[in-house]
This record gives sequence, C-alpha cells and structure tokens, in this order.
Amino acid sequence: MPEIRSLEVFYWVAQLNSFRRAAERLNTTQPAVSQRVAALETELGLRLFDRAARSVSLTPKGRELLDYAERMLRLRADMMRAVAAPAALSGLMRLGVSETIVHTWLAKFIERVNSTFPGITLDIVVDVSPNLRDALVVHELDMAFLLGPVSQPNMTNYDLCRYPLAFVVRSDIDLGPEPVPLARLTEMPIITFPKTTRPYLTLRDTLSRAELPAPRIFSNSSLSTIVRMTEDGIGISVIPPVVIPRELATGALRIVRTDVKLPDLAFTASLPLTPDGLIADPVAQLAREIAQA
Amino acid sequence: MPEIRSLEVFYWVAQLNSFRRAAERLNTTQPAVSQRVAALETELGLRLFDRAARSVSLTPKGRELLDYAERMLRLRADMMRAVAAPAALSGLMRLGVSETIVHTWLAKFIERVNSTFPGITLDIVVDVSPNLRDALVVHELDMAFLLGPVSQPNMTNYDLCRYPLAFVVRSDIDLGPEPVPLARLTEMPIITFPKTTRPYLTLRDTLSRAELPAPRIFSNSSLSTIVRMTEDGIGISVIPPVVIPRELATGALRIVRTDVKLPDLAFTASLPLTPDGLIADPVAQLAREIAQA
DNA sequence: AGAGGTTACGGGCAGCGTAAGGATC
DNA sequence: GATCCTTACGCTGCCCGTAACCTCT
Repeated sequence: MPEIRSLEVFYWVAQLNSFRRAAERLNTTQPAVSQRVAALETELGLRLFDRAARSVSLTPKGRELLDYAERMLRLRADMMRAVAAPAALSGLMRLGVSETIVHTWLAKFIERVNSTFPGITLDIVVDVSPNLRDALVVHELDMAFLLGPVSQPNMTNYDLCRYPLAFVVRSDIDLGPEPVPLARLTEMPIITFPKTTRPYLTLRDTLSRAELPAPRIFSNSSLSTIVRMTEDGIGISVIPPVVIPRELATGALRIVRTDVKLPDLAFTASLPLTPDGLIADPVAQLAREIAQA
Repeated sequence: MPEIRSLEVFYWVAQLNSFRRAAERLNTTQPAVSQRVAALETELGLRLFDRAARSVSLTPKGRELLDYAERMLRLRADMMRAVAAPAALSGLMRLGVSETIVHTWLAKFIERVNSTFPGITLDIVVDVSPNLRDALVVHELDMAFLLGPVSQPNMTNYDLCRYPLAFVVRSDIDLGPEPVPLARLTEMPIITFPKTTRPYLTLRDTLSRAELPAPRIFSNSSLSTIVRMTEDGIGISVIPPVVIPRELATGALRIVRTDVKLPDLAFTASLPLTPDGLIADPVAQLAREIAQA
C-alpha cells in the first residue's frame, strides 16, 4: 500500500511536470524521485506519467490519482496542525525577504518563529521583490515578504505593512528653504533601488510627470550601500525612512521636507497555497502581527 | 511526518484497545506495534495512549487523532479502489464460512475471487455460524458467510441465499406413507448440527412444540460426517438438501416428504466496516452474485 | 553536447523479530 | 505466576545518493 511520502513525491512531479524540479523541491535527488514514482506505478499496476523527451505529463489515471494525493496531503497537514504539539512541527521553510524588511522587523520575526515553532528551519533569501515573485511562482520559495500582492492562481497575499518613501539626505547638505521643490531635489543624483523595482519605477514616474531634465539615478540593490552612499553625500536617496532610525536619531541623515508625493511601499506576505503547507499560514499570521506592531 | 502505516497501527491499537491484539490484526509482533506507536508519539510530541496495567485507552489528543487516522485510511482505500489496477490490490482476506456454503458454491466463489483479484490471498476458516460471528466481532475474520445477519454496530450484512431444511434419510429406509408425521420421524435418531447452531435450535423448538417424547439427537459439526452417518442408516438427518445433490441423484439418500415445517436457512455475507477494508465490499458483492445464481 | 530521465550499485538506517525486563493484577 | 507493554539488540531490506547510461533536441 502506498505511503504518503510516495504520494507527495508524485504530487510534486505532477505539479511541476518535472522529475528534476520535484527533486529540488523535495530536497532530494532526481533518481530518488524516479525510483519512488516507478515504485508507485508498479504498486498501482499502471503508468502515471507519459515520459516525453522534454516533458512529462499525467496520464488520465495519473490525473485521477493527483486529486487523491492532494486530498491526502491536505488531510495530513490538517491533522498535524490539529493534534501535533507546535514544537513537533518540523521542516524547512524557504523565505524570501525584501531588504526593507530586513532592516525593520525581520530579526524580531525570526525570533518569534524560532520560539513558536522550534522545529522549523528558516532558509532566508534577501532579494528585490520581482525576483522574489518569480521564485515564489516556481516554488523555489515557500513564502516571501515583498512589495505588493502577487496576482497568481493559488497565491495568497496578506497585507503586512505600509511604509512611506521619502527623500533622505546627509544632514549638512543644504537644499534651501523647505518644502524643497522637485526641481531642486533632482539637481543632485538620486540613489535608490534597482530599475526593476517598484520604488525605482514610481520615482521615475513622478519625475517624468514633471517636465524636468532627467536626473542622474544611481540604483543599487543593497539598501545598506544606498544608505552609505547617502551618508557620503553622493546624492539624495529615495528610501523608506523606517529603515534608518539610527541615522535619523544621530542626525547623520535627515528627511527632506517636500511636497513631492511618493506612494507608500505596501508589503505583503505572499505564499503559494500547497496542500502540504504545514505552517505557512500560521507563520504568515505571525509576520502580520509583528509587522503591524 | 507520519506515514499512513503508522496511523494504521495507531488506528488498530485504538480500535482494539490493545497493542497485542493490534499486532495480531496486523500480522506483526507486539513490540513492533509498541515501537511504531512510540515513534508516532515522539513525532507528534504528545502521548496518545494512557497505558494502564490491564488496558490502554486513548488520551483526548489521541481521540482527536483517531478521527484523522480513520479518514486517512478511508481515503487511501477509496483511492486504491478508484485508481489501482484490480490485479494490484493485494492483501490477505480472512474469510469464515459455514460448512453448508462449502458444499454448495464456495469453490466457484474462490475461483471468481482469484480471477478478479489475483493479488488477494483468501484465508478460509470453516466453522459453525456462532463461532464465526464471535470471530467477526473481535476482528479475527474480515468477512463471513454465515446464518442470519450479525446485529452489531459497524457490521454490514448482505443477504446471500436461503436454503430449505429437510429431513433426509437413506433411500431404502421405509418410514411409511407420506407425508410422514412428526411422531414417526422422531422414532429414529435425528442427526444435525451442533447444539449452538440455528438448525439445531429450530429443530429443538419444533420438536418441543409437539408434545412428543424427546428424540435422540446426534449433533455433529461436520456436515460430511452427518451425511455419512445418514448414508449408514444411523438416523434421519436435518440438513439443507442443497448440499447433497449427488447423493440425491444417485438415490443413496432421499428427502422425506412431510408436513413438518422447518424454517429456511438464511445466509448472509457479514463484514465489519473498517476504514481500511480495501476489497471487502466488492468481494461481498461477488459472493452475492454467485450465491444467487 | 546538453538536458532530463533511467539503470546500476554501494552504504546507512529505519523497522522488524527475538529475547529479556518490568509492572500490575 | 500470568499478562501485557517496554527495552535491548542484531539483522534484513528499503531507500537514498553517486555515477554511469540512454535518448532526444
């Protein structure tokens, strides 16, 4: 009789249409996946996949089985949540995080996860939101804290927090009387996130509306570097001030008062709904609590 | 994460309130059961059973888990029935059978089971109905073909066939003009099934209604022996004639025409409904088809 | 040639059975 | 002492990972 583990392997091969990707998803090797699926096929006495050269696809019977496998995995996850001691929930959770989050509440979050679910290992990747989004979609991440909802079937999004963007500059740099007009701001280089990111795009949008000479924009994927460059007086940065409380407190940096409106950065916890997601949802709720505190 | 096998072991321990009986039911040893349950408890981080000296009982969390375990086993059984090739269904089926069935359609039934479910091993026990009933109740049998429905929670009964009872005697024994009155019948010893069985009891009942001297009754649990004794002219047997077509055809035995009414023997296929019963129901339907043909 | 799946093979470990231990009636 | 569960221990067999092989583009 098939064990759940076999059905789980089958599920991911079916879901990802690939033995190799399923192996990655399950932290094992591709031959191990091959073998388990083969064993399952023998056990059931039928073929589950059509192995074409460049792709695998489910047979009709395989499609039927997929439904059962999914219910089985869901049932087990429900069971674990319902009866297992929280400390007994173990596993790896691959989490993608925007750097803004790293500089605000990520440490507290990790601490809370570790105390609530001691069995869970967090594997944290820091990257910009678009990359996190892509990784989520192909199941290379189990969850991500990133900008904006990810619109994708089977993806759930929980609002976490909104942080205003601001122009930040070294305190001793004089920009003249405040509120500082946009034209004055753009005389210095602007330092912000990479081209693919939301802050960059909204900034570019704001600037292009005003009919000004295109300013120099330095983009950098490392928030720390942006802060450092700003401290060095290289330019004005456009970042959420919430990530630099210390620099503001010491007076190293200051927020430029201006009438230029930049939309807030809205972060969500986004996660693909999988039937075997044991603690993804509880962890997302935890993130929500912490982000809003 | 717990595998189904562990939940199955847990289920049977909970169901039978005994590690030892669960081991028997699962064809394994008692320490193996102990170990699996202990491992499950460790994995979930909680105690599932209260081990008292003479009995085990579920803890509250255990009771919760039992519900999930049952659903899991049921789901797997459904899955197997739905998608597995019939030949892939393998396992042991412990079947109890009344001897009457042995002498009528059991051979054909076995043949049909073997061709429909080649993977299934039938373990057949022949005994009288009351013993079969008891064995069913304590899960020592997975199914039985026996007299009358077994009224018990979780027990399902399918009507199989009804066979009339008759007085049978050696052909050359003259009992006088027919229909033979009861008083005449009871002048010879009566040979039939053991005291605990329905035929014996109904016969005894019939005899006691008529106010006659108590006849001698030879009871024997072997139908073949009853037939043999009848052929030897030792007495008149009360058996379903359907079991002796050959003796009737050759003229060795004959049915005594009489007005004495004996109720029919009504056979059922009875089986405890267990969530892991893979093919019990299909097999019972098979028996039904054959019994009624 | 390279991507992706299968087959072959060796080693580690889970889980089984045997046997001994302990508790309770 | 008998019953029933647990613990100890050696062993088997499953399953995994490495590596070689096959096949199609």
